[in-house]
Amino acid sequence: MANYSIQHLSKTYDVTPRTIRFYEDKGIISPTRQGVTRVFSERDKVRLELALRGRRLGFSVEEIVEIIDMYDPEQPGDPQQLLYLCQKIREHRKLLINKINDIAYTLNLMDEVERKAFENLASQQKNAPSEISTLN
Amino acid sequence: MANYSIQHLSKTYDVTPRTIRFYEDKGIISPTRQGVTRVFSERDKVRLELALRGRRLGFSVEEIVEIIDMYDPEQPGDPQQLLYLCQKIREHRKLLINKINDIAYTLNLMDEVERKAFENLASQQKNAPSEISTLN
DNA sequence: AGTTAACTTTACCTTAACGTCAACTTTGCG
DNA sequence: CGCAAAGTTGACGTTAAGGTAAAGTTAACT
Repeated sequence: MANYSIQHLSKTYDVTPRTIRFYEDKGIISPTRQGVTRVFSERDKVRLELALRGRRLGFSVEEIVEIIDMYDPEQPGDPQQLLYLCQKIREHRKLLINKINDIAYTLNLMDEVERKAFENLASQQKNAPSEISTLN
Repeated sequence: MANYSIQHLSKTYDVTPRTIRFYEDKGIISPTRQGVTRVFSERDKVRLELALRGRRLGFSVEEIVEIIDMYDPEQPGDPQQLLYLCQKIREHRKLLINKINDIAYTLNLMDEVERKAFENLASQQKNAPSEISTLN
């Protein structure tokens, strides 16, 4: 089982050690210690990845903790818990799909703005074939 | 041209008046005044929508301001500016596409977790056909 | 005219998510 | 051994994004 140093993870994911320690404090990762130095397991690495993904999507650390804990391989077999899990998944899925819609909308807007800019440029190109584009 | 009150916008988009005033302070919207009371134009409304979309996607107000100002219909015809605009659009598009990837990854993970949960439930259903599911 | 409700400004408060700094240990190495 | 580099804890600082409370103004009703 591969182990990782704080520096390694820090560089790999381009975050500061402080952020990693902060996430440990919040319970997202739980590195073991060699003496006093943190040692990160594969599981820690995966959970850090998940956390950063959540961060990029605009979730708070609190939400991230909830989500990650749910998706942990060590699920409790309790049917009550499993149903709750499925419920939560449906909620989160909705949130994510809403985000996709927001993104789609924004991408369309971008395309439109870009197209207009090109049109604008093209028409200007016509009117000023030389470098001198200012009339009068 | 329709005008809107702060209350109307507040209720329509489910944000507090404070947030709307805050966004005005940041230059996202610029309502006119009737006496001292804010009056919001269609343009303000659209820009507020854009801002909230950006917020849902995890952008900071600073980033939102930059983005919204770019997409404003009143583009400067200056070719220099237009090229800069297209450059910026490409950057933002990349960001958004990265977010889509993050979402896709997460949705896949969710599907997998859900599937496992169902399997888990199904197997338990087999072992305990009656309400008494605890053995011994 | 009086008062109630909505709106305003000003100003300070709060919370999340780290940054930064100081004061240690610990560890590798020349 | 000596010391520099990397790691640690603890504590306080900072910034963004609003919340909240006080004190005043305006509009609308009765």
